Amino acid sequence: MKMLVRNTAAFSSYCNNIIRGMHCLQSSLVFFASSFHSQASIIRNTQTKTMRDPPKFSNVEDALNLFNSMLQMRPRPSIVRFTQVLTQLAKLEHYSAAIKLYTQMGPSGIVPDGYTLTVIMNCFGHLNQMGFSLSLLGKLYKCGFEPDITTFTTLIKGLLLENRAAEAAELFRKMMEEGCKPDEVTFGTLIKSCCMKGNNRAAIQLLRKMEEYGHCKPNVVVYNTIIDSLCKDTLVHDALNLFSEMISKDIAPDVITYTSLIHGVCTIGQWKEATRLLNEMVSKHIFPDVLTFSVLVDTLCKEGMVVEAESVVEIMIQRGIEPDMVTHSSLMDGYCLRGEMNKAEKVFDLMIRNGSNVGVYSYNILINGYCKLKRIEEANRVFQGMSDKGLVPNTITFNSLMDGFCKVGRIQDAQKLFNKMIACGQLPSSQTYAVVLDGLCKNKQLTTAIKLFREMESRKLNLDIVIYNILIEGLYLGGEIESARDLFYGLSAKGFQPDVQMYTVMMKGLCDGGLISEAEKILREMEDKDCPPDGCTYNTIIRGFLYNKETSKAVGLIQEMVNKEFSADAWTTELIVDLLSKDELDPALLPLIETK
DNA sequence: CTAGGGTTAG
Repeated sequence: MKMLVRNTAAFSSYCNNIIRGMHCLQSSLVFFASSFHSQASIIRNTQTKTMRDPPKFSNVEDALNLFNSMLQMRPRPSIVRFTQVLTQLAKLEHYSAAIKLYTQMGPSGIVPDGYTLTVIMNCFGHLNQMGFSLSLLGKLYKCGFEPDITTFTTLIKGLLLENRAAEAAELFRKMMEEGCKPDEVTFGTLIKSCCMKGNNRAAIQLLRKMEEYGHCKPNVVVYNTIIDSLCKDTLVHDALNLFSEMISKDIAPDVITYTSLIHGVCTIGQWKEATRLLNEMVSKHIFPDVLTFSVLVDTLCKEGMVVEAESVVEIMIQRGIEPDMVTHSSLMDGYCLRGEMNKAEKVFDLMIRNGSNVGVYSYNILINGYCKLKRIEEANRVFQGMSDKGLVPNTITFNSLMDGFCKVGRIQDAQKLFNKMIACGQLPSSQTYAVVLDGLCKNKQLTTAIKLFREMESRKLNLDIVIYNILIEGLYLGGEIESARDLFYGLSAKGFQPDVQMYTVMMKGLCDGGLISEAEKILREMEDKDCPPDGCTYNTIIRGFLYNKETSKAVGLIQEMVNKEFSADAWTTELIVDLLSKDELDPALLPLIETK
């Protein structure tokens, strides 16, 4: 018992350290609030010079109105003005609207130039409609223009976005043939594409290529792209190395570099490092902006520190940085995670009252919040509210809601939603199938689950390892040990390599079925297959052995687990303490389960 | 006047 108390004490001290670290991060934010007040005036100064610049608008309607009034003007404004409107629309990501206006230009007698065509190619690219984009290249030639490096880069980006790497390479070759040399942006585009595919190595290789190529040098954007990608893959250490590298090469980091790094260190819980980076950026007169602050708000919220997050929002307002939809959505999610749905709703109402964009994202957070609390009726109410607002629920909306219905055992309602989702034209993702399959398995509808699985197989859907994990767990749950084993052993023939989770599910199932030696065999197989067991695996198999009275084997594994610096979780510890109290276990075991 | 980098939900 004493050990348990000590465990708890160690855990609590660990938590306190985290919270202290977070407070440290937050208090240095309070410090920023009082020390830097110059930024708002800087922003205002940069905005005054733009009299002849393209008119700015923040919504499609304004753009359409402006465009139409330009059509009425006599004489007509130059093509440059029209292109500027299209550019703005593209920047606001209203690609379809830009394309629509473009199609109105011809009939109105406005002749697009090479710039116009490039903007529209970019729009088609973002909409994954490269067919149209490439046909505009034909039109560009026909009109007597020459594609330049921007045109080529735009097209290459679009092709890569559609995973048409071979054609992108072909175009690159053609570009070189025509004497167009890739520049920083071209490299940046290629590097970004590598990062999006999760290939950081290739991205870094391209960075090195860029250095030896000599025509252009790596700049802050390419470094930012790779640093951010590394951070997202929690390779924060590598990211920080690249960061040092760019500084040693006199490439000045900017607010984006720091935001990525701060996000990276926050996701691995290094609050002190986050604080250090924040201090460092401010000392270089690089000030956190709305995205940086949103990262901090989100981090605090995910740690359950919503009150502190609220005060960060106060700080940003004081500094003249308006929290946006993302900031507020993070806050809402923070309240949801704590089950404080009233407060989440309050933020939501505030957003609506302030007239800020309340989007599908915000609704999804609220729906997910209610679903996780199994308050499915309220989730449904929010869901209904979406269509009243004219918002179209997306795949994530449906997945959350279906999962919610499954979790309260209303599998039929989940299936109805699945049909509705298809009817609404929303494509089910692999996660959608995972939700439904899991719901069926957990609700003891194994036959239907298997039917769905067969359907997925026959429809040649991309079955990922997660689906197999769910089904194997479901088969064990339904007592179909043989089928679970068959499925598992047949996986490699299907080209799947089991992951840690699947091995763990297998061991749990085998132990539950009393197949101890097979579970042990699979544990050893993990090492050979280069998929080493994690803490969860050890805890699972140790509990399995203990339940099966395989005490000596369990003890051996506890020793092995501790040697690998994993520790017993609460459940395993409880079981061990229970067995000790019944004198079914050697007390010599105790020091092993004590956390360091 | 055209192209590239950072934040939120399942």
